[in-house]
Amino acid sequence: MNNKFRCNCPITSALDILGDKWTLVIIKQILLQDKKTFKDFTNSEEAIATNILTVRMKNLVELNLVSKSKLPSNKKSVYYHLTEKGLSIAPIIIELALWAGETLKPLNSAMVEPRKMGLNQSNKEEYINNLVANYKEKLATTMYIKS
Amino acid sequence: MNNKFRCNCPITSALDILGDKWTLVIIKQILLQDKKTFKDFTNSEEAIATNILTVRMKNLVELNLVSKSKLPSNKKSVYYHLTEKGLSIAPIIIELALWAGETLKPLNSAMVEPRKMGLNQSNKEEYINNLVANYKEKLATTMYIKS
DNA sequence: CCGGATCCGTTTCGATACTG
DNA sequence: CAGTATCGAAACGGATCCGG
Repeated sequence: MNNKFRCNCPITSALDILGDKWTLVIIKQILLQDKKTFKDFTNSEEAIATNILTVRMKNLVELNLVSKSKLPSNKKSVYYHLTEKGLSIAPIIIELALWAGETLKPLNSAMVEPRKMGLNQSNKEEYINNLVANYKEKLATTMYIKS
Repeated sequence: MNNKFRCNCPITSALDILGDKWTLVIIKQILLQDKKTFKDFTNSEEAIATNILTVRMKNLVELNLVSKSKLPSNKKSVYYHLTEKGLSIAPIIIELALWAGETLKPLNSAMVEPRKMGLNQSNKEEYINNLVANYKEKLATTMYIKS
């Protein structure tokens, strides 16, 4: 485990992990858009290239933010899901959503727009708690084969 | 103004602006570490290269997240400071700090470690409010020449 | 088909030397 | 001190191929 952190600042180190073009987009897709399989991600509106996705997923699994499993119903697909550690990124995603909602107003025509999600400054704590609880609930009631 | 956003998802668009290796590090340095001048940033522990810094700062100024001024006391230095819009990124920075504090514990030996900052989950709202208020106060009492 | 690997051209990054 | 210029290194990304 070589240290690939720029320096010993925690925020900077967090950005060494999360601060690239795709990592947080992938986590957003899992958390808010119900994406699960390799194909879900490559077919998303962001259209991540397969080679990039492979590398990012590998990193996320190594960091224990995402875990890989298989669904018994569909043995050909891989089921990517967030770990507890991955779920702890939810507040960052929500703050990004709120910031975009306030600052990038002109382009708020999308599905994951805060208002359409029922998200705003005053309910964000509760929103995050529900989001995480719902995700855990969904995971707990999903049959999958750990790999 | 060409649209350089990947898609119409606000979160993804936010990441098109903030989701690179340096942008949020720079904002962190201004907000939490009192960095102001070109030299402050290149001399930081992150040691950003001068060419990269130039491009990032240009973007941040164009996006109106950062503003460039000069200090009358030191006319050779450029004084970079956050705009109102730039200050609205504070909650994202704080969530990154908290996430790193919890998830990257092994390397929490740095200055900007949440505990040393007196930051924790239960006081984060207040912490952000104080941080922003203090920054504004400092800016309001600083003599500088708008450019 | 699905998940992923490989290939390869293009873009971006980044260390350093240099300039006004 | 605040940037530019240069140039090699790394990352991105489209197309295509491959194994199960």
